[in-house]
Amino acid sequence: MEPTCVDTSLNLNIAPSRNDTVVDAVVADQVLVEELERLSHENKRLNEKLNHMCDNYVALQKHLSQFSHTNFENELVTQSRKRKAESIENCMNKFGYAIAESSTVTTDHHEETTFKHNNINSPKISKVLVPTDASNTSLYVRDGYQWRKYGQKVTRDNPSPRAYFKCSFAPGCPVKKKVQRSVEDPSILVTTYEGEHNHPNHQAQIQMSSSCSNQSETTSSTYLVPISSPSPKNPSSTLDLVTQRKLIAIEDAQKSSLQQLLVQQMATSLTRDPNFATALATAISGRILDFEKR
DNA sequence: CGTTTTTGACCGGCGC
DNA sequence: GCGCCGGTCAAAAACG
Repeated sequence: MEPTCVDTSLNLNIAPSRNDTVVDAVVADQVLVEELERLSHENKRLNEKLNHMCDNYVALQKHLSQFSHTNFENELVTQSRKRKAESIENCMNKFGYAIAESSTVTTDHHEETTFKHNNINSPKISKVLVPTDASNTSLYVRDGYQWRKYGQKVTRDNPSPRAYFKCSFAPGCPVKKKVQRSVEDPSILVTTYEGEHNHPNHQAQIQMSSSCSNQSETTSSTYLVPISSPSPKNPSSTLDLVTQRKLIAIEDAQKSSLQQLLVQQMATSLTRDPNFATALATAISGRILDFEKR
């Protein structure tokens, strides 16, 4: 990104005068110009550094999302195996162990290859934990999209019902979501999204445009973390929640840095726009004239 | 009256 | 082949 440089050529090169104070002013002006140029170079250098860091950050973010996706895919792959070993798992859970979940936060080369194999032509699946009031029995999660409920089932591994939703915002949108209260922490709604929307998030866009600083509501509906502290009885759950919190922290950092980049870009484009400069100059001169008239 | 929700029925995959 | 289970369908009910 280009640095936002302020034009220092303010037509201050007043013709040499016999008056010494004018000469002093010109010298001081030159010193100031030099200082500004130095700062401008420093700004440019820092911007380059920042860009480099941003690039690295984006690359890391990519790796992280791929890593998370890998873990979740593996969880799905092992579901059939989980059923088979369910009796053992139930037994283990009584003693505070979790088999399948613990495997979701570890990875090795075998798992990566499994993911690559299973990822071919598979729809995009993401899992989101949404904190709600445990006493609230509704399975509705506000995420900016419009959903139509088409089914509800009580599954074997969880006494609370699972609700099935289809995206009804756009006709033909293939995205589905499943919402079910977590068996470990009833205050958390586990939302599973399948597929990708073929339309923008209208509600989120409205919220974005109305307020850039108040992101919590918009983003929280997309990737929320549970507010309640994880149960010490479930180490696997603790690990999951910690991972989720880390993801949120990274995402927030990304958003704030993105915002800064956007602001910088806007400032750059505005200062480069001759029309804007003219309009600004006109406005300022108008103000000055108004002030002088009083 | 159109849209959304509810809920029982149905279907297909999987394990035995 | 049978039963179990998760996912989906579709008719009826509810809602605005």
